[in-house]
Amino acid sequence: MSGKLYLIDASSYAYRAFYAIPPLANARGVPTHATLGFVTMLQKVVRDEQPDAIAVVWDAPGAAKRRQEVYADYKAQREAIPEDLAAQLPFIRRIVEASGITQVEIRGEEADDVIATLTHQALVAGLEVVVVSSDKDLMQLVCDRVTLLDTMRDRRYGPREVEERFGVPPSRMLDFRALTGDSSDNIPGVRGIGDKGAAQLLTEHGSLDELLARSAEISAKRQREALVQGAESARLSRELSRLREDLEVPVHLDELDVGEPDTPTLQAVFRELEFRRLLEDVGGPAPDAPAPVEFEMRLIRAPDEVRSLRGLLDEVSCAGLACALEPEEPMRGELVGLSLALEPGVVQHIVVPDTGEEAVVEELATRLRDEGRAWVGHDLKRVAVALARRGVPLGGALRDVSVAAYVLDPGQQVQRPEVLARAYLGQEIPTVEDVLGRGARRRPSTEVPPEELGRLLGAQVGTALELERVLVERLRNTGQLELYEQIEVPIVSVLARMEEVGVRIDEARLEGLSGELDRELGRLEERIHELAGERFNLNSPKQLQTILFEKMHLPPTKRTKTGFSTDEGVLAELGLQYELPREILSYRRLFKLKGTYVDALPRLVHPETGRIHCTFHQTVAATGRLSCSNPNLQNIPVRTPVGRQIREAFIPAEGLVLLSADYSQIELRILAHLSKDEVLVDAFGRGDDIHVRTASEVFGIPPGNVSPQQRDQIKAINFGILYGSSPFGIAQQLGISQNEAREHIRAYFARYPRVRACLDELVARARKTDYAETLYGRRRPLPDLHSKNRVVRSAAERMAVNSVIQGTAADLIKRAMVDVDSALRGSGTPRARMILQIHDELLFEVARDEVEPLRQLVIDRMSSVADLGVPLDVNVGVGATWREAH
DNA sequence: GAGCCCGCGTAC
DNA sequence: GACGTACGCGGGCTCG
Repeated sequence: MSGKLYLIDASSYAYRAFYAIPPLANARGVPTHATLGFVTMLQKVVRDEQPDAIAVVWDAPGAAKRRQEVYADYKAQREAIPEDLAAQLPFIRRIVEASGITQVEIRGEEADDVIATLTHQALVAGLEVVVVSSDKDLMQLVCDRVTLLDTMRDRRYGPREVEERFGVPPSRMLDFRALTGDSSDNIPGVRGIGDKGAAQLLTEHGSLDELLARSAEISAKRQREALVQGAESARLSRELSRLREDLEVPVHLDELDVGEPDTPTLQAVFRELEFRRLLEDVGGPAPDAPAPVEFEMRLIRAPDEVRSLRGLLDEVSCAGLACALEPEEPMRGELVGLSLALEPGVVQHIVVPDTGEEAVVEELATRLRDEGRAWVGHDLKRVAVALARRGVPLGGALRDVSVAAYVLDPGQQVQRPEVLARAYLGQEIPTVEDVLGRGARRRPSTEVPPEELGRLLGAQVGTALELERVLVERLRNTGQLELYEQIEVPIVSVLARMEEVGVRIDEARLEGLSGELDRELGRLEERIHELAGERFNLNSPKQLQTILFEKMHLPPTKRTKTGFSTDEGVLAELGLQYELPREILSYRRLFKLKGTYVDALPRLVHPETGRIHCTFHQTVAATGRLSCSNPNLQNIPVRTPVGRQIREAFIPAEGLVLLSADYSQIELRILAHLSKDEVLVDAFGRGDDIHVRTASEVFGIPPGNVSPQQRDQIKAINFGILYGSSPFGIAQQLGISQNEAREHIRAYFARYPRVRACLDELVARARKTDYAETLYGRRRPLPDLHSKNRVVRSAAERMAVNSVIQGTAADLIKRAMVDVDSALRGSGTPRARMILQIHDELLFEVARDEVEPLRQLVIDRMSSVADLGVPLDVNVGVGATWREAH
């Protein structure tokens, strides 16, 4: 081999660039100057030096550890890497990678040692080496075929230059550092010996060892004493400074050629960082940054100014609305700011700490309650809950921009205001992170100057009106305006009411249950440790793997990415033969229930209402379903005995009862409707047990002769169809062979050919349009239907089927909720409240004497929500706990 | 210590 | 590879 290898000391270079170059950031506030400095250096090296090979070498996390084992204070004075520098490292790495340059990093090792090792290997291979660094620790590597290039100072060090600068040849640099130390690495050296003294001593006496051996003979008293005192420190410092040349390096020198650049990635990163010149260098067009938003803002700081808003509001039928809460949760937060936009770009921002909350609530109450005015904004449910909690329910339509965007594309991530403003208006608005900061540095909104908070909220409400207009136009074009206006908009208010009402739980009961579970878990734990013959962390799947499959040699059956699976299926199978997995299964179930529900729920009880207020999410599930968090009340256990005990802790307010209403088999009914399969339609029309009836049809036996096992098998297939299960999946679930499962499925479709045709049709239609579409026009884009990868494509096909069915069910219950809510608000059941939705179930809290009217009202509204050609049966239960009602 | 992913488990 | 949609827990890893 021949040529020059360039080794770039990346971590130290990034540090130097960060401090040497004045701070710079892109429009989003991402700091960029270290990145710019690094890339400029890299390009200069590549362009001017024409390296034959090059590697960028990084410190690895934990790299100082090895030396710290020798000397605990090594690098002890190093401050944490500045956040603004850390934020730039991923960009630097991406750019280096996209430039076709190899990056080297060895776990637990510092870059200096990696560079020394690579240098050593290169010399053996006959290469010349240029180390690009400004760290003088690397001077010890310099020799006739190794130079050090300091691009920051534009200096190059060969042996001669090293000797000129330090007074000793490179071969003595290690000894030199042993004497002088290094304050930046906290290497002590010898107290009282500086650069000059070290150079002089080493020149006169040769090596450090010789020097120390003859330190008594040194004539200068101060130096002599310093050396005698500091001999140990010098030896320690030498060991700390000595670079290792024998590391295992994961790359070979052959692989360090400069590769082809990945131009699209470089363009994307440079565009993001707004490096115009670099972007043009790689052939990208100059970034046309969206215009920063402009709006007029008036800060309202006096109570009587709030009153003046009333008149302004009276003149409009629609206004932008946003609020700042601290903390953010609407059931807990104080009102910090309220912004209104009465026309696009004109914002009134109320500084609530100045005006007082009462001014807002009292002066604006009638206008906020007014049913005749629409409000436009982002996450208006949050605003509505916050105001409702203060006794001012928001009347009128809540035309939520995030919701509109979700209807247009439910696959997108959370619909953030700044993303929508940029995408639909080409306007740049500040983000919450811009104004409040991110992560640990995020400030409470109470500590943000009102002007800044106004700028944040103002930009959101100032653009919201225009944004909604654009989105509505799109919804009109896709035929989804009715879905938005008739279902999604009204349900925002319904959900707000449900969140504000909340649900009561029996804390004492859960505490009692927690104690019982503790005792049972203790017993199980003892037994498990006894069976395993050692104590281990039962909650660690990893440790469990070791115990089961390595120590006890049980047969593993299933793999995960990281090892052998210990999931329920595996443990259940092993449990047929062994006690240990059975006990672990019991332990895990109980522990899970305790941690997720029994112990978690009481902590979430609101201090003022004494109830639990979850948050419903309207823009999360890709199919159109709602989701729920903090806590998730849509997955409260129901099947197991302990699960049922948890449901018994959900109770109504004093003097009321719970009423649960759920759709019976709504998804299979939708399948019946879509397929128009006569047998299915007939079964539902007669009110048959659908699984028994189907089993009777498939197995060709009278319904009375269908065994429970046969019913279970057909039930699994019925559900499997909704989810697109394969014979493998069905077999897995039923514990039968794949062949048996395949035969059941074959028999099923033989009896229900129109179901087969319907499923195929759903996929075909989605493939044609690139989206799945529900009965009410809800769409889910599925570009993967055209994937060349069979696995990806099949998954998209299952989604195509499931999204239509699950999504239509979501449409139906949302419609029902809107109908029921409006009926409740105008009816003879003043003491009835809808409190939860669990996909096909609605839970109400109601006075005893209103149970019957509510039952009638709910059944009536839910079952008449659509005419599907099959009845929409609704089961209602009433009780003193959720368990009784369900 | 915060933030993230993984494996797992709960619901419909 | 194999059953769709969610949320959340504890472990464990990474990064700072």
